[in-house]
Amino acid sequence: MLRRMTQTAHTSPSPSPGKQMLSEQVYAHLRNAIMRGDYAPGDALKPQDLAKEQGVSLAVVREALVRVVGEGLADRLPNRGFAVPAFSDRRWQEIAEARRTVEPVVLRMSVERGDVDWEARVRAAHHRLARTPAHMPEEGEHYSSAWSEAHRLFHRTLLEGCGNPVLLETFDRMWTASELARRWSAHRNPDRDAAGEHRRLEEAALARDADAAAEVLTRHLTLTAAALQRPEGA
Amino acid sequence: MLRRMTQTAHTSPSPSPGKQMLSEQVYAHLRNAIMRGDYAPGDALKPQDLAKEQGVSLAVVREALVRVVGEGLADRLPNRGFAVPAFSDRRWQEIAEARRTVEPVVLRMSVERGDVDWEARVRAAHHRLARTPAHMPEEGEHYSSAWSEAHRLFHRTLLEGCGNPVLLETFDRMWTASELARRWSAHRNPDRDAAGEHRRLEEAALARDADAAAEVLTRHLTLTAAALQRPEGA
DNA sequence: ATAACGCCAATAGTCGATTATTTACTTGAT
DNA sequence: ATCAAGTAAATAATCGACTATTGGCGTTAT
Repeated sequence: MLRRMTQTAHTSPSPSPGKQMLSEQVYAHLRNAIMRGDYAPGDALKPQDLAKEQGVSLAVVREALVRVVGEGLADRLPNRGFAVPAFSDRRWQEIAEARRTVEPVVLRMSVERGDVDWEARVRAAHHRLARTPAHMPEEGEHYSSAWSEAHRLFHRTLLEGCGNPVLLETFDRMWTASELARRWSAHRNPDRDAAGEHRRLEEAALARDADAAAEVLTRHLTLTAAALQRPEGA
Repeated sequence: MLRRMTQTAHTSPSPSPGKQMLSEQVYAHLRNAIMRGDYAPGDALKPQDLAKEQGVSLAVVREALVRVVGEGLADRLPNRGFAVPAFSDRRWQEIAEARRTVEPVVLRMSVERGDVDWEARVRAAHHRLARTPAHMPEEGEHYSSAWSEAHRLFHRTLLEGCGNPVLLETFDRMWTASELARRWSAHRNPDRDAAGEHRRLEEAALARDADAAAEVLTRHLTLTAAALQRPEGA
């Protein structure tokens, strides 16, 4: 009998439901829910309820919550549990400024170092972004999740030429914070020509014009920040 | 019966053992232990043992470990537990490069924006750094913890003028990673005039010479990276 | 009406057991 | 003897119930 199946024998031909750790799944679920805007800012994230909803124990939920807090996607109030963070306009501007400060520099590095594979990926990412509809009728006033992901991937790919995982991780964190904040202060600006900006970004990058690329990105980020800023003060 | 002790009555004459959350203490302890180099890179961080050592339950230890992993101070291998990360030379260089990329830009911003209070804090931080001995006979070949902290605070204070918490948080993360990596690849370079570099940094900052400050910082970081890089390749 | 008292709900932390993997180790066939 | 299937011990992950604290809130005397 040659039943050689020292490892994954799994009668699982279908979507292996239990592959990774449970906490991982719960974490991912929670993360998505928050990013998707399922909760209102300030909402309490009760371990009890979440555990029941997901059919897992408290320990698992707590682990997921702790990770989420570490990522800045939730606040933790000592002895008062977890909650969805309430982003202020000020907070949003800080994040936007941080992006304006860091991303152009990384983009410059990326344009100078990126290889042919990188160029190809940039083209691919831009193509996908350009072909993805930004809004879906069913998804309310927000951007479609498909477009959001394509958008993120385009921006990330642009920077990936830098080849430095630490910088990319920094980008990831800022992007996440940025998207979360955007969710709650989104005043859509119709005058915005996002597609055009992205196209110019791709062009400058592929033309290996680091200065132009950085310049365009800075403007892009500035416009984004301005568009989302509350019309005026008090 | 007037047992009024709505709040901290504490018969605690001694070091109030329980003030904040337990997990917080355990987290801090673990963090320090790793940063201090109590464990060798690659060492397993067994929840069981840690729980026993600290006299707390598994749940608390796990929470602390998860947070530590989130900060990059430990690795998590699925089903194989937690472990102290083993930094490679490559990893170290990536961190160093990220710092060279981000910090000078932030410093420039800081120098342009910092107010008088910031100037005062920079002076104070530099003074403390300059007066703190870098090495303590008892603390082996490593820098004294007092100096390390003064060093961190000096660099951080320099950047605090930017007034952007997001950027400062980025600095914090990179600094932490940097220090951890340094711990394991530290070849002390005797030729290094760290004190002088710090002095020039302070001077440029207080002179409000953003270009010079950024320049000096870049050189400072480059030298640090070079000093810690393994002498040569294979 | 104000302030202290005390109840209530929810979170933080503790225990001990159960399941699932990993890793180490033993044993059997070639 | 060598390699590998097979078994056993070890550890991680998860669970569910229980205890201890904490902050909020309503109630009651002054």
